[in-house]
Amino acid sequence: MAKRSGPHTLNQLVVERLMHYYHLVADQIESHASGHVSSAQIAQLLEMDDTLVRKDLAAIGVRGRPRVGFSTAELMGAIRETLGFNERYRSIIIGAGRLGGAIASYGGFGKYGLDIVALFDSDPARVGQTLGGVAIHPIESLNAIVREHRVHLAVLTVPADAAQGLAELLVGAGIQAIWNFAPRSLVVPSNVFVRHEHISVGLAELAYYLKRSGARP
Amino acid sequence: MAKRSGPHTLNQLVVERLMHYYHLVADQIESHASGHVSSAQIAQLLEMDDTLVRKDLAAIGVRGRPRVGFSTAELMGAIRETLGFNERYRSIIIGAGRLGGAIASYGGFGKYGLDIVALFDSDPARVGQTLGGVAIHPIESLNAIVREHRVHLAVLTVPADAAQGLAELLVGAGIQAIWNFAPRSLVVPSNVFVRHEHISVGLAELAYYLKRSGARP
DNA sequence: TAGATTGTTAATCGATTAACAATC
DNA sequence: TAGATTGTTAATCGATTAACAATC
Repeated sequence: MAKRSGPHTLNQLVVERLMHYYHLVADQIESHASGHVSSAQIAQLLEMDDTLVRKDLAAIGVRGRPRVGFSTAELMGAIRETLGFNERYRSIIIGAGRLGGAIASYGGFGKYGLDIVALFDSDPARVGQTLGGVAIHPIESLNAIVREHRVHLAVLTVPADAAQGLAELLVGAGIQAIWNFAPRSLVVPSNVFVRHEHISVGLAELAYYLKRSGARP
Repeated sequence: MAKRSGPHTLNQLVVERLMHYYHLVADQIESHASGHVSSAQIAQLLEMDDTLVRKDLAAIGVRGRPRVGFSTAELMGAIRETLGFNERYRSIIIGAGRLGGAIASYGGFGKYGLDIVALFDSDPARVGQTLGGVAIHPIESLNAIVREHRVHLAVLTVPADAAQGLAELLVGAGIQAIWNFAPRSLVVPSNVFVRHEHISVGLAELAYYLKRSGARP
């Protein structure tokens, strides 16, 4: 039943590397280049093996030219298309605190296909205000707004204790994917996709580094 | 030259899994338990193989008892000790915007050994204010405060364009580790440890899921 | 005791890297 | 052309899982 040609499913490691290639080429290479980049250039900057770069690009159908490399435009276009950046997906942010506000006002997610259409907060004092140009609504309006805007994704930026309850409201409202910034695991039906940003895992790595490096506490 | 006993260096995957065990046992198991947890319990909740849990715990010197499992207190203590949560490391936050403010006022990092001693911002209107009980200083005070408090870690929460320049100031001030939330790679000397939180990599995974799931944009 | 669970070695699996012919 | 670089197969490496004796 699998399709014969084209990538069928990329694993998470490949998706992450593609995103790194995309950033790298967008930020550091495209501007001052001949319009082409070699796998060795990318590999050196990302401290990886060039064969792996070629394999990843082959997996999404990007063909290079011997002695020339890969077209940066084609490479970026293929990554955008593969990862879905050319679609428009609508999202809401649950929790209009500092973190929710930071995400709402960042403005950098639009280029990855994400439109933020509403914020929600349980604090009546915040309802009616705007953050980053996005209006703050009461939780009671969740179902109506999700239906009206056909929202795909919810960004969860609430305290740990509130996370599971709100996740259940989101599932009830028909949300298909949750980007969870709350430091708490969520239990949701298997048809709902959850990406949990474990910020404190990064802190663990730093603490471990400091301890091992002999930093004097 | 390597020490004979005890873990010498854990790789990043192990460190991350240890943090997941720690969270799981702290949040979901310790409270309603006999004081013990089996590798199979942990493995089931984290959707992994129980052998791997035992191997990770063995690597940090935690011994279990057949038919009983692992002492939750001993397990958590060993993880805390291994990852350095029992030390006190001092940090500063560069960028007192919404994200920096969210981190300063979160208050949940103290239990991992991290004390936030100062915020910095280039906006004179913010200097002198406090966020989460932490005072905001001008960048000019960086060297003095780093020296005075013997700061180990800097959390970088500034716009992409400002990140590299500030990273260089941090290196100059003697910072040993940078937790980078700016969406830009940093170039620093090899003796400075950088953990880059690539938030948009998470977005890439979500966008790819939505595209593949057939969500109508 | 019987049997649940650990601890550890061996086997497997999957991801990365090496090798090298093809190509422009 | 010569040679830099791709594309791809084979080899390697490291992480995970299976197997199972030890143990409480």
